[in-house]
Amino acid sequence: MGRGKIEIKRIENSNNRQVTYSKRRNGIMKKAKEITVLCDAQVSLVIFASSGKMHEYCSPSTTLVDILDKYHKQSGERLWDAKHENLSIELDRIKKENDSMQIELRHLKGEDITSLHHKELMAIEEALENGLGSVREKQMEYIDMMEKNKKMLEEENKHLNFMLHQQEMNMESSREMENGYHQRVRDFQSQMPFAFRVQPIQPNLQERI
Amino acid sequence: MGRGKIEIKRIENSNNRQVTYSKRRNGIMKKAKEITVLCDAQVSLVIFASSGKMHEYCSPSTTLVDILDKYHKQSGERLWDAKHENLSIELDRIKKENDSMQIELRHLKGEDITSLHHKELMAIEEALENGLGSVREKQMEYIDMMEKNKKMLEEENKHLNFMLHQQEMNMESSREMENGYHQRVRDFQSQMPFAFRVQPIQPNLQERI
DNA sequence: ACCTATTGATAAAG
DNA sequence: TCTTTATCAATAGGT
Repeated sequence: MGRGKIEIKRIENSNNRQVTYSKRRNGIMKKAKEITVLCDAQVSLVIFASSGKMHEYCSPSTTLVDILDKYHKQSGERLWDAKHENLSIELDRIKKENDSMQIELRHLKGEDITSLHHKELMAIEEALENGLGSVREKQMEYIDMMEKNKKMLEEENKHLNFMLHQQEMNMESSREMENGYHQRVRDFQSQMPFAFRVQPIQPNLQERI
Repeated sequence: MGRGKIEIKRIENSNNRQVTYSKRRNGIMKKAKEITVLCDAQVSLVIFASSGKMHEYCSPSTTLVDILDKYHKQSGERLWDAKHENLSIELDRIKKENDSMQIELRHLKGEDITSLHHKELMAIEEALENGLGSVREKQMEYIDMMEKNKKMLEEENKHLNFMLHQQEMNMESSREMENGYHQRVRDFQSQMPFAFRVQPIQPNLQERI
Protein backbone atom coordinates (compact mmCIF):
# COMPACT_ATOMS: atom_id res chain seq x y z
CA MET A 1 0.00 0.00 0.00
CA GLY A 2 1.82 2.96 -1.20
CA ARG A 3 3.97 3.93 -4.11
CA GLY A 4 5.89 0.74 -3.72
CA LYS A 5 6.05 -2.24 -1.49
CA ILE A 6 8.27 -2.04 1.60
CA GLU A 7 9.98 -4.75 3.51
CA ILE A 8 8.89 -5.14 7.10
CA LYS A 9 12.15 -4.22 8.75
CA ARG A 10 13.38 -1.22 10.62
CA ILE A 11 13.25 1.92 8.50
CA GLU A 12 16.76 3.29 8.65
CA ASN A 13 16.01 6.82 7.50
CA SER A 14 14.88 8.42 10.70
CA ASN A 15 12.72 10.95 8.95
CA ASN A 16 10.89 8.32 6.99
CA ARG A 17 10.62 6.26 10.10
CA GLN A 18 9.00 9.11 11.98
CA VAL A 19 6.57 9.79 9.16
CA THR A 20 5.65 6.17 8.79
CA TYR A 21 5.25 5.86 12.52
CA SER A 22 2.85 8.73 12.60
CA LYS A 23 0.78 7.44 9.72
CA ARG A 24 0.64 3.86 10.88
CA ARG A 25 -0.11 4.85 14.42
CA ASN A 26 -3.12 6.74 13.20
CA GLY A 27 -4.04 3.76 11.10
CA ILE A 28 -3.93 1.37 14.04
CA MET A 29 -5.87 3.77 16.19
CA LYS A 30 -8.52 4.01 13.57
CA LYS A 31 -8.68 0.26 13.21
CA ALA A 32 -8.94 -0.10 16.94
CA LYS A 33 -11.83 2.32 17.10
CA GLU A 34 -13.52 0.58 14.22
CA ILE A 35 -13.31 -2.87 15.71
CA THR A 36 -14.75 -1.66 18.97
CA VAL A 37 -17.72 -0.20 17.14
CA LEU A 38 -18.25 -2.91 14.56
CA CYS A 39 -17.81 -5.89 16.85
CA ASP A 40 -18.31 -4.30 20.22
CA ALA A 41 -14.94 -5.41 21.41
CA GLN A 42 -12.91 -3.78 24.12
CA VAL A 43 -9.51 -2.59 23.09
CA SER A 44 -6.59 -1.17 24.95
CA LEU A 45 -3.76 0.09 22.85
CA VAL A 46 -0.65 1.76 24.15
CA ILE A 47 2.12 2.76 21.80
CA PHE A 48 5.48 4.25 22.59
CA ALA A 49 7.49 5.77 19.78
CA SER A 50 11.22 5.22 19.95
CA SER A 51 11.36 8.86 20.97
CA GLY A 52 9.49 7.89 24.11
CA LYS A 53 6.34 9.72 23.21
CA MET A 54 3.24 7.81 24.14
CA HIS A 55 -0.10 7.38 22.47
CA GLU A 56 -3.05 5.51 23.81
CA TYR A 57 -6.41 4.23 22.79
CA CYS A 58 -8.97 2.68 25.01
CA SER A 59 -12.45 1.71 23.95
CA PRO A 60 -15.12 3.99 25.28
CA SER A 61 -17.17 2.87 28.27
CA THR A 62 -14.04 1.23 29.62
CA THR A 63 -10.84 2.21 31.30
CA LEU A 64 -7.39 0.82 30.98
CA VAL A 65 -7.67 -0.35 34.56
CA ASP A 66 -10.79 -2.35 33.76
CA ILE A 67 -9.14 -3.96 30.81
CA LEU A 68 -6.02 -4.75 32.77
CA ASP A 69 -8.22 -6.20 35.46
CA LYS A 70 -9.81 -8.52 32.96
CA TYR A 71 -6.40 -9.26 31.51
CA HIS A 72 -5.23 -10.10 34.95
CA LYS A 73 -8.05 -12.53 35.53
CA GLN A 74 -7.77 -14.21 32.16
CA SER A 75 -4.04 -14.52 31.79
CA GLY A 76 -3.37 -15.43 35.37
CA GLU A 77 -0.28 -13.34 34.91
CA ARG A 78 0.73 -11.16 37.73
CA LEU A 79 1.45 -7.73 36.30
CA TRP A 80 1.21 -5.46 39.30
CA ASP A 81 1.51 -8.16 41.92
CA ALA A 82 5.20 -7.45 42.04
CA LYS A 83 4.42 -3.90 43.03
CA HIS A 84 1.97 -5.18 45.57
CA GLU A 85 4.51 -7.39 47.15
CA ASN A 86 6.78 -4.58 48.26
CA LEU A 87 3.94 -2.79 49.92
CA SER A 88 2.81 -5.98 51.59
CA ILE A 89 6.24 -6.66 52.97
CA GLU A 90 6.50 -3.14 54.28
CA LEU A 91 3.06 -3.46 55.81
CA ASP A 92 3.96 -6.69 57.56
CA ARG A 93 7.16 -5.24 58.90
CA ILE A 94 5.40 -2.25 60.34
CA LYS A 95 2.61 -4.36 61.76
CA LYS A 96 5.14 -6.42 63.64
CA GLU A 97 6.84 -3.29 64.89
CA ASN A 98 3.45 -2.07 65.94
CA ASP A 99 2.62 -5.21 67.83
CA SER A 100 5.83 -5.23 69.78
CA MET A 101 5.43 -1.58 70.67
CA GLN A 102 1.89 -2.23 71.76
CA ILE A 103 3.07 -5.02 74.00
CA GLU A 104 5.80 -2.85 75.45
CA LEU A 105 3.30 -0.09 76.09
CA ARG A 106 0.90 -2.44 77.80
CA HIS A 107 3.69 -3.78 79.96
CA LEU A 108 4.71 -0.29 80.97
CA LYS A 109 1.11 0.37 81.90
CA GLY A 110 1.14 -2.72 84.06
CA GLU A 111 -1.11 -4.72 81.75
CA ASP A 112 -0.52 -8.26 80.57
CA ILE A 113 2.35 -8.76 82.96
CA THR A 114 1.08 -12.00 84.43
CA SER A 115 3.04 -14.07 81.98
CA LEU A 116 6.28 -12.20 82.54
CA HIS A 117 9.29 -13.58 84.31
CA HIS A 118 11.08 -11.98 87.16
CA LYS A 119 13.90 -10.50 85.11
CA GLU A 120 11.49 -8.94 82.64
CA LEU A 121 9.48 -7.43 85.46
CA MET A 122 12.66 -5.98 86.92
CA ALA A 123 13.55 -4.37 83.59
CA ILE A 124 10.08 -2.86 83.26
CA GLU A 125 10.20 -1.60 86.81
CA GLU A 126 13.52 0.03 86.17
CA ALA A 127 12.24 1.69 83.00
CA LEU A 128 9.20 2.97 84.86
CA GLU A 129 11.32 4.31 87.67
CA ASN A 130 13.59 6.08 85.22
CA GLY A 131 10.63 7.55 83.41
CA LEU A 132 9.00 8.62 86.61
CA GLY A 133 12.27 10.21 87.69
CA SER A 134 12.56 12.21 84.47
CA VAL A 135 8.95 13.29 84.57
CA ARG A 136 9.14 14.37 88.19
CA GLU A 137 12.36 16.24 87.50
CA LYS A 138 10.54 18.10 84.78
CA GLN A 139 7.62 18.77 87.08
CA MET A 140 10.06 20.14 89.64
CA GLU A 141 11.42 22.54 87.06
CA TYR A 142 7.93 23.87 86.50
CA ILE A 143 7.27 24.17 90.20
CA ASP A 144 10.51 26.08 90.59
CA MET A 145 9.52 28.32 87.74
CA MET A 146 6.16 28.94 89.30
CA GLU A 147 7.73 29.82 92.61
CA LYS A 148 10.08 32.24 90.93
CA ASN A 149 7.13 33.75 89.15
CA LYS A 150 5.26 34.04 92.40
CA LYS A 151 8.18 35.86 93.97
CA MET A 152 8.43 38.16 90.98
CA LEU A 153 4.76 38.88 91.23
CA GLU A 154 5.04 39.66 94.88
CA GLU A 155 7.95 41.98 94.26
CA GLU A 156 6.08 43.71 91.50
CA ASN A 157 2.98 44.00 93.62
CA LYS A 158 4.97 45.55 96.41
CA HIS A 159 6.52 48.00 94.01
CA LEU A 160 3.20 48.90 92.44
CA ASN A 161 1.57 49.34 95.79
CA PHE A 162 4.34 51.64 96.75
CA MET A 163 3.95 53.66 93.54
CA LEU A 164 0.23 53.86 93.99
CA HIS A 165 0.55 54.98 97.54
CA GLN A 166 3.00 57.68 96.57
CA GLN A 167 0.72 58.91 93.80
CA GLU A 168 -2.19 59.12 96.19
CA MET A 169 -0.03 61.05 98.58
CA ASN A 170 0.85 63.49 95.83
CA MET A 171 -2.79 63.97 94.96
CA GLU A 172 -3.74 64.39 98.58
CA SER A 173 -1.28 67.22 98.91
CA SER A 174 -2.41 68.88 95.69
CA ARG A 175 -6.09 68.57 96.57
CA GLU A 176 -5.76 71.32 99.08
CA MET A 177 -4.76 73.70 96.28
CA GLU A 178 -7.33 72.97 93.57
CA ASN A 179 -10.86 71.61 93.34
CA GLY A 180 -13.55 70.87 90.69
CA TYR A 181 -12.55 68.78 87.71
CA HIS A 182 -9.58 67.07 89.32
CA GLN A 183 -11.62 66.13 92.28
CA ARG A 184 -14.18 64.39 90.04
CA VAL A 185 -11.53 62.43 88.20
CA ARG A 186 -10.07 61.15 91.41
CA ASP A 187 -13.49 60.11 92.61
CA PHE A 188 -14.05 58.14 89.41
CA GLN A 189 -10.71 56.37 89.65
CA SER A 190 -11.27 55.37 93.21
CA GLN A 191 -14.50 53.63 92.25
CA MET A 192 -12.78 51.35 89.74
CA PRO A 193 -11.48 47.96 90.84
CA PHE A 194 -7.78 47.73 91.30
CA ALA A 195 -7.23 45.46 88.30
CA PHE A 196 -8.44 48.02 85.82
CA ARG A 197 -6.08 50.59 87.02
CA VAL A 198 -2.85 48.61 87.14
CA GLN A 199 -2.13 45.93 84.61
CA PRO A 200 1.40 44.56 84.78
CA ILE A 201 2.20 42.42 81.79
CA GLN A 202 3.79 39.10 82.53
CA PRO A 203 3.27 36.87 79.49
CA ASN A 204 5.57 34.05 80.54
CA LEU A 205 3.57 33.53 83.68
CA GLN A 206 1.04 31.41 81.81
CA GLU A 207 3.62 29.55 79.87
CA ARG A 208 3.25 25.76 79.90
CA ILE A 209 1.08 25.64 82.98
CA MET B 1 -12.09 -2.38 1.55
CA GLY B 2 -14.08 -5.31 0.58
CA ARG B 3 -16.92 -6.12 -1.71
CA GLY B 4 -18.69 -2.99 -0.70
CA LYS B 5 -18.30 -0.23 1.79
CA ILE B 6 -19.65 -0.77 5.30
CA GLU B 7 -20.80 1.78 7.79
CA ILE B 8 -18.80 1.90 10.98
CA LYS B 9 -21.50 0.83 13.37
CA ARG B 10 -22.22 -2.33 15.26
CA ILE B 11 -22.70 -5.31 12.95
CA GLU B 12 -26.08 -6.71 13.91
CA ASN B 13 -25.68 -10.14 12.35
CA SER B 14 -23.76 -11.96 15.04
CA ASN B 15 -22.15 -14.33 12.62
CA ASN B 16 -20.87 -11.55 10.42
CA ARG B 17 -19.77 -9.72 13.53
CA GLN B 18 -17.75 -12.66 14.72
CA VAL B 19 -16.14 -13.12 11.31
CA THR B 20 -15.32 -9.47 10.95
CA TYR B 21 -13.97 -9.39 14.48
CA SER B 22 -11.64 -12.24 13.72
CA LYS B 23 -10.39 -10.74 10.48
CA ARG B 24 -9.90 -7.27 11.83
CA ARG B 25 -8.28 -8.49 14.99
CA ASN B 26 -5.67 -10.26 12.93
CA GLY B 27 -5.29 -7.14 10.88
CA ILE B 28 -4.63 -4.97 13.90
CA MET B 29 -2.23 -7.47 15.35
CA LYS B 30 -0.32 -7.52 12.11
CA LYS B 31 -0.23 -3.76 12.00
CA ALA B 32 0.97 -3.64 15.56
CA LYS B 33 3.80 -6.05 14.78
CA GLU B 34 4.70 -4.10 11.69
CA ILE B 35 4.90 -0.76 13.42
CA THR B 36 7.13 -2.19 16.12
CA VAL B 37 9.52 -3.49 13.47
CA LEU B 38 9.37 -0.60 11.04
CA CYS B 39 9.57 2.20 13.56
CA ASP B 40 10.93 0.38 16.59
CA ALA B 41 8.01 1.37 18.66
CA GLN B 42 6.72 -0.43 21.71
CA VAL B 43 3.17 -1.57 21.49
CA SER B 44 0.82 -3.14 23.92
CA LEU B 45 -2.48 -4.27 22.52
CA VAL B 46 -5.16 -6.07 24.47
CA ILE B 47 -8.46 -6.93 22.82
CA PHE B 48 -11.52 -8.50 24.37
CA ALA B 49 -14.21 -9.86 22.08
CA SER B 50 -17.77 -9.34 23.23
CA SER B 51 -17.67 -13.05 24.01
CA GLY B 52 -15.04 -12.25 26.62
CA LYS B 53 -12.23 -13.99 24.83
CA MET B 54 -8.98 -12.12 25.07
CA HIS B 55 -6.16 -11.55 22.62
CA GLU B 56 -2.98 -9.75 23.25
CA TYR B 57 0.03 -8.39 21.53
CA CYS B 58 3.09 -6.96 23.13
CA SER B 59 6.19 -5.88 21.29
CA PRO B 60 9.11 -8.24 21.72
CA SER B 61 11.86 -7.31 24.16
CA THR B 62 9.21 -5.79 26.38
CA THR B 63 6.55 -6.89 28.77
CA LEU B 64 3.14 -5.50 29.47
CA VAL B 65 4.36 -4.55 32.91
CA ASP B 66 7.19 -2.51 31.43
CA ILE B 67 4.85 -0.72 29.11
CA LEU B 68 2.36 -0.07 31.86
CA ASP B 69 5.21 1.23 33.97
CA LYS B 70 6.11 3.68 31.27
CA TYR B 71 2.47 4.51 30.80
CA HIS B 72 2.26 5.16 34.47
CA LYS B 73 5.18 7.55 34.42
CA GLN B 74 4.06 9.41 31.34
CA SER B 75 0.39 9.78 31.94
CA GLY B 76 0.67 10.48 35.62
CA GLU B 77 -2.51 8.46 35.80
CA ARG B 78 -2.81 6.02 38.59
CA LEU B 79 -3.90 2.75 36.99
CA TRP B 80 -3.03 0.09 39.47
CA ASP B 81 -2.52 2.60 42.22
CA ALA B 82 -6.21 2.12 42.70
CA LYS B 83 -5.38 -1.43 43.63
CA HIS B 84 -2.60 -0.23 45.84
CA GLU B 85 -4.69 2.40 47.44
CA ASN B 86 -6.17 0.11 50.04
CA LEU B 87 -2.79 -1.14 51.03
CA SER B 88 -1.36 2.35 51.00
CA ILE B 89 -4.11 3.66 53.22
CA GLU B 90 -3.62 0.80 55.60
CA LEU B 91 0.10 1.43 55.58
CA ASP B 92 -0.34 5.11 56.33
CA ARG B 93 -2.76 4.37 59.12
CA ILE B 94 -0.41 1.93 60.74
CA LYS B 95 2.54 4.24 60.29
CA LYS B 96 0.66 6.97 62.13
CA GLU B 97 -0.32 4.54 64.84
CA ASN B 98 3.30 3.55 65.02
CA ASP B 99 4.48 7.11 65.35
CA SER B 100 2.06 7.95 68.10
CA MET B 101 2.95 4.82 69.99
CA GLN B 102 6.60 5.60 69.61
CA ILE B 103 6.01 9.06 71.04
CA GLU B 104 4.00 7.62 73.89
CA LEU B 105 6.72 5.12 74.63
CA ARG B 106 9.37 7.80 74.62
CA HIS B 107 7.30 9.92 76.93
CA LEU B 108 6.81 7.03 79.32
CA LYS B 109 10.55 6.54 79.29
CA GLY B 110 11.00 10.18 80.18
CA GLU B 111 12.31 11.18 76.76
CA ASP B 112 11.19 14.13 74.68
CA ILE B 113 9.16 15.55 77.51
CA THR B 114 10.62 19.05 77.35
CA SER B 115 7.86 20.28 75.08
CA LEU B 116 5.05 18.85 77.18
CA HIS B 117 2.63 20.87 79.21
CA HIS B 118 1.87 20.41 82.83
CA LYS B 119 -1.33 18.45 82.35
CA GLU B 120 0.32 16.06 79.94
CA LEU B 121 3.17 15.51 82.35
CA MET B 122 0.66 14.81 85.08
CA ALA B 123 -1.08 12.21 82.93
CA ILE B 124 2.20 10.52 82.12
CA GLU B 125 3.23 10.55 85.73
CA GLU B 126 -0.04 8.96 86.70
CA ALA B 127 0.33 6.29 84.05
CA LEU B 128 3.85 5.56 85.24
CA GLU B 129 2.73 5.36 88.84
CA ASN B 130 -0.07 2.99 87.91
CA GLY B 131 2.30 0.86 85.89
CA LEU B 132 4.84 0.84 88.65
CA GLY B 133 2.12 -0.08 91.13
CA SER B 134 0.99 -3.02 89.03
CA VAL B 135 4.50 -4.23 88.41
CA ARG B 136 5.45 -4.01 92.06
CA GLU B 137 2.26 -5.77 93.05
CA LYS B 138 3.24 -8.56 90.73
CA GLN B 139 6.73 -8.61 92.18
CA MET B 140 5.21 -8.81 95.64
CA GLU B 141 3.20 -11.82 94.61
CA TYR B 142 6.37 -13.54 93.57
CA ILE B 143 8.15 -12.62 96.74
CA ASP B 144 5.22 -13.95 98.72
CA MET B 145 5.31 -17.10 96.71
CA MET B 146 9.01 -17.49 97.28
CA GLU B 147 8.59 -16.99 100.99
CA LYS B 148 5.87 -19.59 101.10
CA ASN B 149 8.11 -21.93 99.19
CA LYS B 150 10.91 -21.24 101.59
CA LYS B 151 8.67 -22.10 104.52
CA MET B 152 7.48 -25.24 102.81
CA LEU B 153 11.05 -26.24 102.18
CA GLU B 154 12.00 -25.61 105.75
CA GLU B 155 9.05 -27.66 106.95
CA GLU B 156 9.94 -30.45 104.65
CA ASN B 157 13.55 -30.33 105.64
CA LYS B 158 12.61 -30.53 109.24
CA HIS B 159 10.38 -33.47 108.54
CA LEU B 160 13.02 -35.24 106.49
CA ASN B 161 15.63 -34.69 109.09
CA PHE B 162 13.33 -36.16 111.64
CA MET B 163 12.66 -39.19 109.43
CA LEU B 164 16.33 -39.64 108.76
CA HIS B 165 17.21 -39.39 112.36
CA GLN B 166 14.58 -41.96 113.26
CA GLN B 167 15.80 -44.32 110.59
CA GLU B 168 19.32 -44.05 111.83
CA MET B 169 18.09 -44.74 115.30
CA ASN B 170 16.30 -47.85 114.08
CA MET B 171 19.39 -49.07 112.34
CA GLU B 172 21.53 -48.37 115.31
CA SER B 173 19.31 -50.53 117.48
CA SER B 174 19.09 -53.35 114.92
CA ARG B 175 22.85 -53.35 114.34
CA GLU B 176 23.40 -54.91 117.67
CA MET B 177 21.31 -57.94 116.60
CA GLU B 178 22.58 -58.75 113.10
CA ASN B 179 25.77 -58.32 111.07
CA GLY B 180 27.12 -59.28 107.60
CA TYR B 181 24.95 -58.41 104.55
CA HIS B 182 22.78 -55.78 106.23
CA GLN B 183 25.80 -54.11 107.62
CA ARG B 184 27.29 -53.76 104.11
CA VAL B 185 24.08 -52.30 102.73
CA ARG B 186 23.99 -49.65 105.42
CA ASP B 187 27.62 -48.78 104.77
CA PHE B 188 26.92 -48.28 101.07
CA GLN B 189 23.92 -46.05 101.71
CA SER B 190 25.79 -43.88 104.12
CA GLN B 191 28.43 -43.16 101.45
CA MET B 192 25.86 -41.75 99.01
CA PRO B 193 25.17 -38.01 99.01
CA PHE B 194 21.97 -36.96 100.68
CA ALA B 195 20.28 -35.89 97.46
CA PHE B 196 20.32 -39.35 96.01
CA ARG B 197 18.60 -40.81 98.90
CA VAL B 198 15.76 -38.36 99.44
CA GLN B 199 14.18 -36.50 96.54
CA PRO B 200 11.10 -34.48 97.47
CA ILE B 201 9.23 -33.31 94.41
CA GLN B 202 8.32 -29.61 94.36
CA PRO B 203 7.70 -28.64 90.72
CA ASN B 204 6.16 -25.23 91.33
CA LEU B 205 9.22 -24.11 93.24
CA GLN B 206 11.00 -23.07 90.06
CA GLU B 207 7.96 -21.55 88.45
CA ARG B 208 8.47 -18.08 86.99
CA ILE B 209 11.43 -17.14 89.06
C1' DA C 1 -11.23 -21.44 5.43
C1' DC C 2 -10.69 -19.59 0.83
C1' DC C 3 -11.57 -16.20 -2.95
C1' DT C 4 -11.68 -11.82 -5.00
C1' DA C 5 -13.78 -7.46 -6.07
C1' DT C 6 -13.54 -3.50 -3.76
C1' DT C 7 -12.32 -0.24 -0.39
C1' DG C 8 -8.83 1.43 2.73
C1' DA C 9 -4.13 2.40 4.07
C1' DT C 10 -0.04 4.37 3.08
C1' DA C 11 4.88 5.31 0.75
C1' DA C 12 6.84 8.68 -1.62
C1' DA C 13 6.76 13.13 -3.32
C1' DG C 14 5.39 18.06 -3.09
C1' DT D 1 2.98 18.42 9.18
C1' DC D 2 -0.77 18.15 5.48
C1' DT D 3 -2.09 16.79 0.73
C1' DT D 4 -1.84 14.12 -3.20
C1' DT D 5 -1.77 9.97 -5.65
C1' DA D 6 -0.14 5.66 -7.24
C1' DT D 7 0.16 1.39 -5.29
C1' DC D 8 -0.30 -2.25 -2.14
C1' DA D 9 -2.95 -4.39 1.79
C1' DA D 10 -7.09 -5.46 4.18
C1' DT D 11 -11.32 -7.21 4.10
C1' DA D 12 -16.73 -7.79 3.06
C1' DG D 13 -19.46 -10.80 1.13
C1' DG D 14 -20.01 -14.92 -1.13
C1' DT D 15 -18.68 -20.08 -1.52
